[in-house]
Amino acid sequence: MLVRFGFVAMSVILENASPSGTVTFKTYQNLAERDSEAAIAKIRRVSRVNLANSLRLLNYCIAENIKIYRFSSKIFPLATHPELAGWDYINDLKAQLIEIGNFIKENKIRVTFHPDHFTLINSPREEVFKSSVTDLAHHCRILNAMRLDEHARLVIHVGGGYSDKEESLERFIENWARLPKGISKRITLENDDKTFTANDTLYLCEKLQIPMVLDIHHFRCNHEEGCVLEDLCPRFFSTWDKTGLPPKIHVSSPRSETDFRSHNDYIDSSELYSFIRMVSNYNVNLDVMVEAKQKDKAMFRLVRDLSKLPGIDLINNACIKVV
DNA sequence: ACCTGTCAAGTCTGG
DNA sequence: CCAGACTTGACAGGT
Repeated sequence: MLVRFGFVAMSVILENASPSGTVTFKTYQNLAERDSEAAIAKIRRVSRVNLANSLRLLNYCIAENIKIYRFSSKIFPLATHPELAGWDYINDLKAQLIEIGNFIKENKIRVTFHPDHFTLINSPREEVFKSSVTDLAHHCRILNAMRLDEHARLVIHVGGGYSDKEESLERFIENWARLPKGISKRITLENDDKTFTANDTLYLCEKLQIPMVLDIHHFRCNHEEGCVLEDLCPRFFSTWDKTGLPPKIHVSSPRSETDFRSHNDYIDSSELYSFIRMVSNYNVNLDVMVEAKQKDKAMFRLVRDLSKLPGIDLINNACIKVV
């Protein structure tokens, strides 16, 4: 079994390479009051830098044997803001997007986006659902412009509980049917740490044929009494059967006992180690997204720590083999 | 050079 | 019922 590792959006090692430069709405408005051209120009400039840095990060990934990467969702500042509806950011920066897409394809990098927690497919409020679709479409449009097929995915959560979990799960199913096919084919669903457990998420994934991203820290924070990971794994794996992609998990470690849900700087390898040992007889490969404050540095350390444990061979900086 | 408050977005909680 | 927490990196504006 091969286990590959990746990190989220930014590097703490590569300097001055943020892919998330921002222009706040307030800044935009202040500029636009005097000169609307200059305001758009600023957003365009920041977007260009964010794309250039994203490509730098991808180059760095390849230099370090990293094949898994999550893009920043903030590449295009204010892209989905109603005030900027007229800006065709995709066409504007097409050449850069194609260049990035080519690099990803040449180097077979598995890329994702993780639209943030304002994207809620199961919201009972129609305007929230609509803006969620806009946001999902925005992320898909970027991947389409990079000419990437549906191996490039979006990771989202089920959504809010709205004081009735069962009803909210069913509303997810209703609203799922309203998503354009071009969007739904890219989506993967992740269990969350407060409301929808891995079991809930699997219910939707199996019913709607959505690949599931298993977050093992979220599982620890939020699971049904008596529910063990071991029992869920075969179901989790089979959600990936038809995708041609290895199953994907997220790992993180709690900040502290009292602040359990927050991410720590680094990852404690022991939880992942037992998970890997547990699934090593399933004859699957695994892709692991490291979610830690120390980003790529935490990822390298985790791989190094794991490689010292029994039954683990180090392949390179970002890949181990379980024997 | 460094520190602090603020930022597009939604939901949940605690007062 | 409403204000603040949640979470996050980056920036604006202050010292």
